[in-house]
Amino acid sequence: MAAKSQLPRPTESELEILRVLWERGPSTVRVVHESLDRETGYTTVLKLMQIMAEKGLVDRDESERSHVYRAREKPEKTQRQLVGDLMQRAFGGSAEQLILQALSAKKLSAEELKEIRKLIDEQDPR
Amino acid sequence: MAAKSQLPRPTESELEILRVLWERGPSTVRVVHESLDRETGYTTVLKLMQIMAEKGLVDRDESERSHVYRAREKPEKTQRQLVGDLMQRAFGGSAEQLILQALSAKKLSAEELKEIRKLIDEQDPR
DNA sequence: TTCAAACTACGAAAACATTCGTTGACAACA
DNA sequence: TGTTGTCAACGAATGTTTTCGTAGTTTGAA
Repeated sequence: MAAKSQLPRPTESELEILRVLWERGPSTVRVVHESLDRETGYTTVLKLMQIMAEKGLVDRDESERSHVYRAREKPEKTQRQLVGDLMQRAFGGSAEQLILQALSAKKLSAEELKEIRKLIDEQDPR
Repeated sequence: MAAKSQLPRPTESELEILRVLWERGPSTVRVVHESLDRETGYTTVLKLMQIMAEKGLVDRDESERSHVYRAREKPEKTQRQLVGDLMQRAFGGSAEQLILQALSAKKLSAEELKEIRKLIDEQDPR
């Protein structure tokens, strides 16, 4: 049995589409098009989604006249891929440095910081 | 006086070059070319660095025959920009979610986790 | 002085990503 | 049965990024 091959990293536009599919669930091109903030033509979105289907980023259900697309991977997996990729490319693989810059890129509430502490404690239950 | 305009986000290849400049300090094209892992032609690297100079990502000292390039921004600033950008595009602006996926993308040592706890405590000195 | 090596500059090709016009199929309905 | 609206397919144009060949300049060594 072939090893599960890693899907390609989605491009910027593809990620926007994936975010809609994650949020709304399996959707037609029309729905995705209407959900995007960006003002872009319908056929543009259609074309992108066709390409995404070729790449395996989405699955397409053609049983209805309006094809229904759904994201192949869960958001967590793709997000992990993207973060891991940036960690490698911009931080030489250092999660610590990446997190440091994430913390300084955005001011967090005490509540959020508490949540993050919890995440860390889960990793390392002293 | 004009507001300090934000430099464009470096592309993938540009980031590789910036990483060399950050590590080795101001350098000639030759040095950067030799420091890159990638097997790519000398003129390719030259061209990229010329483009980066046009964009303002690097400064160029032409006083010597071999021009010397140096990164315009400190690594921290560019890294913060990149992380902030990904946070927006992939996590809808949630630092918490980004950090969660960063933690799961890479297994960290107890020592590293301790460092991260310290970072968080600095943000929120309970 | 001549030659080779080490450079920059430049243009164009190649590769990748995004955008959209046009066509043709089907379906709803007047 | 037209006519209109909705859809997929497709090709082509445009834009961006990466790659490299070629030409011309400077430098230093023979």
